[in-house]
This record gives sequence, C-alpha cells and structure tokens, in this order.
Amino acid sequence: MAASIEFLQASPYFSGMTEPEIESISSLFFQKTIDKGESITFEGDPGESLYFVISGAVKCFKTSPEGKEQILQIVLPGNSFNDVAVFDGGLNPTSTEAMSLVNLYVISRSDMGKILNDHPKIVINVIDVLSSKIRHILELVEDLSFRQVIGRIARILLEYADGVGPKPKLTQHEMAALAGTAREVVGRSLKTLQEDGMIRMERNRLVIANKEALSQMVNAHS
Amino acid sequence: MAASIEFLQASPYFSGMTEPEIESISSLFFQKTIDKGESITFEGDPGESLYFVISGAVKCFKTSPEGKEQILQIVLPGNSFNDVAVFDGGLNPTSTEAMSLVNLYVISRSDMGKILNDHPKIVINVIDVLSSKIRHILELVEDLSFRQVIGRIARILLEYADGVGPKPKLTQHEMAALAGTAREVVGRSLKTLQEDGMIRMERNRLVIANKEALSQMVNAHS
DNA sequence: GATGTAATGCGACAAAAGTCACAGACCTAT
DNA sequence: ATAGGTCTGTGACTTTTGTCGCATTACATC
Repeated sequence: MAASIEFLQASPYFSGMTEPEIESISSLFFQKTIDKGESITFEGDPGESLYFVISGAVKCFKTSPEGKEQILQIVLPGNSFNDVAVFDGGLNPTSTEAMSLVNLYVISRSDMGKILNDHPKIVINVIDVLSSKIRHILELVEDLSFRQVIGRIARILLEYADGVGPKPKLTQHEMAALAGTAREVVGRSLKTLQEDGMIRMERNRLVIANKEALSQMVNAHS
Repeated sequence: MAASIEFLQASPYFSGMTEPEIESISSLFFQKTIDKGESITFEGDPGESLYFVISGAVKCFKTSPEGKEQILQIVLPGNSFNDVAVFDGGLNPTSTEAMSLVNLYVISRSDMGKILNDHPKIVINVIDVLSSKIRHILELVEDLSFRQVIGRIARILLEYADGVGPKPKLTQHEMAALAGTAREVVGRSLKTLQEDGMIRMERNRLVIANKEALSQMVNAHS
C-alpha cells in the first residue's frame, strides 16, 4: 500500500522533490493503523523505522524507573517520529504510543537511507527537521527549569487549546505527563487558573476565558 | 589564519574527508581567543557563525526572565557550538560564554554552507552531530523531570569528575546552573553526599570516594 | 602581606510540589 | 440500565526546593 503523493509532498522531509521523484519513492512506505493506547515503539529498542502520522495523535515519552512519564512531544498529522534513532543508527531515545486511533505511514531505516542516497538535495530537509526538534526540546527544558507548574500548565493550555482540529483533548493525567508533574497538581493549577478567571469549565469543555492574561503569565515569570 | 588540518580531521563534522579536501577548506576558518567570562554569542541573535573549541571550555545556556541560568551543555575541545542556528538559519537558541581562556575556530554560516555544497558526503556528519545533541538534551530533560537535585548533582559529579584534563573545575554556582537549581541547594547536596561517604573534600579538591554508590544513586532513583 | 572579589557554609524560614486517601462524576460496552 | 473502568475534585500532610542573611574562607593582584 503506497503512500499518498499529496501527503509526502506536504511533509517537511520531502519538500523540494518533484512529483515524479515522489511517486518513485511512495512505494517504499506502508500504512499501519494503531488503536488508542497501543504502543508503537519502545525506548531502548533499535530504531528500525521512521513513522509519519496521517491522522490521530502520538505521544513520545520517557519513563522513569519509578514509572513517571514525561511526554516530549505530541506528534500530529503531517509530522514524523523516531527520527533520531533512524538517522544515527542508535536506540530509540523514547517510547511512543497512540493517544487516539492513529494512521501511520512507516518506512524502514534502510529504505529511508536509500532515498537520502538517491536524492541528496533532501538531506538538508532532514537537518531542518532535526533542528526544529532541538528547538522544541529546548523549550521543554526552559519550561522545566524556569517555570513553576502553573506556568507550564498555562503554556500547555495555550498550545493545545481545546481538542480543536487534530489536537486531542487532554486528560489531567496527560497534562501532568507533559508538564512533568503529578495529576493532582494539575487539578489544583486548573482550579487556581479558573479562580483567577483565566479559564472556564463549560459542560466538560475547558475554555480559555482570558487569553491575554494567560499568555502574560507564561511570558512573564513563574 | 587557517585551521589546523589535524584538528579538522578529528572533528565529527569532517570525518571522512581526504587530507587534500580538508586542506582546501582550512582557509575558511579563522582563530579567535576569548577571555574567561566573556560572552561569545547571545540568545536571540542571528546565527552567523559556527564555532569549534580548540582549548578551554564554553558553556551554552539559557537565561530566564528572572536571571536564572540553565546550562545546556559544556563544550570541550574538539566539539562545536551554535550548530542549530547556523544550519536552520534561525536565531541562536542559547547564549554562550567562555568558562576559561578559550581558543576557537570560527567559520561563517555561508562558508559552512559552501562546504556542505561541495562535499555532500559530509552532510551525514551534520545529521550525526545534531542527533547526538538531541540525545544529550533529552538526558537533561530526564534529569530535570525524574531526578531530585541530589541525583542530578551526583550525575554532574560523575560526568565532570574533578577538573581533570580539559574538564574545568566547577564552582557550586556552575553546578547549580547545570542542575537547574540554586547554589545553596548544591552546597547542601554536596554536604549530604559527603556525610554519606560518597565524596570527600581534599584540600579544596572534590574527590569521588565511592563511585559505585554514586552511580547507583544516579541509576536507581531520585 | 593587604585588600578586594569570588566562592562557600549554614541556619531559619517560606513556598512549591509531591503523596495519600477517598468520593463522586462520567463514559462505555454489554 | 448497570457495572466497571477512567477521570476528576479535594483535603491533609510530607518532602523538597527556594530564599534570605551573614559569617568565613580562598584567591588573585597590586
């Protein structure tokens, strides 16, 4: 089952390739469906494949010896995961799991290597993708190091608004894993934000009531 | 002032290039000396140059609005910094400063681009360098998210042993910036580690007394 | 060796975050 | 509809971390 030409053309990896070129590589991908909650890759396994999300959401996370989870990235449609291990030939740095019903394109490490070999011009795309991953993780470091939990939660709310479009509605547990804290602390933070009029609970939907104040609290301090 | 051939050959960026090739690019580098404590680049500035450390140590760090510093990496001889901004054309994600008297090779973004153009085979090296940066930052995230301060300090002590070789002797302030905490907390942690017999202070030198116990506390929990 | 400056040691307290223990709400599949 | 799971709300308490204030010690430089 080959990959859709439109999908590949829109991917940051293959931008700049002509349509015939893309057609010639599309047969190297195969499609895969994963149920919500199913694992896709495990931290420490060899990096065999590169994955592209067609629909749904995938979380990349690390797990501590005590079982605490830190989400590094939620991968949404159009984006890829497991890049690092595929390109440097090392072990997967993170585990991944479907946060919803997920559709993926999968390509093997060796086939991806062939593509890079045959189309050297797209190697620059790989560099761009990796660079943007670095910038994204650096933001997480800033969060963990500089902001208190309530500030991190505010940032998460701004980024993941409220389950609009491809973005999944997050549980408090998931927000906790994103923010690197405990579920109860997320609950308390949400309560505080609500009391301060920054958010509102509307029949089981979380609504941002005062976006300016929320952004301000993110950019200023804590 | 061209770069030394041996230095470039040993750099992860140019491995695989023949000696004549390296000779042909060596004139694109120039050398620069920076005094201890001087800034080299600033977060948010455009990324004009790529830097290679010949001698000394350079810290890459982010600064919070309140002035707190988080060191992301200490760059030692043979390694590079400011890679991301140079390759993706964006702004410097971090500031950098000399932790000691530092000797650098500097190459401009455009000259580095030319090298990649003329020698496509080394683009794969860039991918490897970026991948290893990602893995390194992910370790920092794990530290910040999973370990308590004393565990992070233990890890720092194991990694930066005690000012041996090119590694600088760290002040408590610098350890705090590495661990994402305050100087006093570092002092307390060191005291605890000393009381537990894991480290020892010998006439102003910090010595690891029980490496096994220290590694164990790093790998196990907190 | 005097004199600043930087680095450290430490006690006391405040604030933030983590943990535990439940109760109640919500959802989903039989 | 009901039963079992997941998700949420919340109080009470502990632990960890951050902050302040100062005394003391090392170090570098004239």
